[in-house]
Amino acid sequence: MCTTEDKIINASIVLFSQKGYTAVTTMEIAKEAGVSQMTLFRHFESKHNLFERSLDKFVFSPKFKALFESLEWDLERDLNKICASYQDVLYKNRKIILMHLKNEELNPHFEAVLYKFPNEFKKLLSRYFEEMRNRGAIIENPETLAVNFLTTSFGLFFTSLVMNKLTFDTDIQTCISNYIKIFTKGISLL
Amino acid sequence: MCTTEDKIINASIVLFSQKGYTAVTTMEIAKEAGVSQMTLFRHFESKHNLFERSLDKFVFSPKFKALFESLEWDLERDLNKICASYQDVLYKNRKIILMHLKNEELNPHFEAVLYKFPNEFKKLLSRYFEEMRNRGAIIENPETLAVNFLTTSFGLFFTSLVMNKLTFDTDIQTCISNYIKIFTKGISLL
DNA sequence: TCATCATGTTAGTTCTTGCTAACATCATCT
DNA sequence: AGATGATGTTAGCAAGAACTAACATGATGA
Repeated sequence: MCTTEDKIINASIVLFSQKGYTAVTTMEIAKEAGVSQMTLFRHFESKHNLFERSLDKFVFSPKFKALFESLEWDLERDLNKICASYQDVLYKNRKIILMHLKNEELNPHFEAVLYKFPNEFKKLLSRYFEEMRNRGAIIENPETLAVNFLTTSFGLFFTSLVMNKLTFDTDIQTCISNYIKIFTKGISLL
Repeated sequence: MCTTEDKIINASIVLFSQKGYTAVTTMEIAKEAGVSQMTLFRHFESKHNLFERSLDKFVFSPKFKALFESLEWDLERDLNKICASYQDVLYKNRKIILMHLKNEELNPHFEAVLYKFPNEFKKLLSRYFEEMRNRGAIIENPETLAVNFLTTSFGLFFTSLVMNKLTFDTDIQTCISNYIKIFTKGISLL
């Protein structure tokens, strides 16, 4: 948190993701950012412009390359790494994701950006499973496995993010490692 | 679609779930319902009242009893049934769920209603897994398994609901049955 | 010291929207 | 036919929110 613009953008992300675009006023954002409303309008000409610039600014990309290189062709260990990396991106982008969910109709062009990651992860994972199949470690269809794995990861993430009132006492980390254990066993040849 | 009130409530659910409470105007709802704005206010005194009555009206409960009685202690078959039932409730309540997601701050009391189902499902599933463990079919912790299973089911549901722009060509039904196959194998004693 | 620049303050304009009042229309029931 | 009740129409009020203009303040740097 540094420049005035950053303060405003941070505040807007927090509020937009909490309440949605229309429900938030520029006055609220200014107050949250600790500046005057006038300053907000001087930096971003309009509320909508602020919204768009907030979206543009805060998108974190996964470190695909590092992830790729760290794989060791041990199913459970690799899946743990991949999942951790995916959870990491999702978590870092959680506010943006919520913001997007609550304001879908306002930024159709933004979907492409947001959905780039799952799609890239899917490609990566498919290739990984395919190679594992070639090595004789598994038999199932690589693409199906990839979609399954990513969807589950997303389910775990989203559940822990939004449904915090559920009386699920198991925490997400435990859930994830359990899931991977089961998944690994479920797809391995014995 | 029958009485005037129903028409209005239906329209409000559609719009609230699409755009969120604040972004929808009473005029829009009236138009969508095919009535005049005045009629809307005559039936529901305020926009917020309409919102609350919409929430109250459209909550579908799962048929727990029928589900319970249909179980046959065959892991894969039972899980398919349980998952199908869960997906069914989720799907029937999809608009309400979206509506809730986009308007969290407006109806805190409603969370309890929405989260009743996952919690009941979890109890049911935990008991089921416990019994299966007693029968020697599995060894893992029943509660953990239940949470895993439900979270995944929710992930599959939500992905297919919201992320329809993902280039995941595998459809949800295939995903679900694949997942259950893997899950069953993953937790079974061999 | 003085000019510059970012910010705050205040007042105000305009548009939207929730909501009401008053009257008109029209179908139904007695 | 006439009363009743549900709905439509039109006009309008009150509040809020986006956004602007004009001026004040206060820090920074030449």
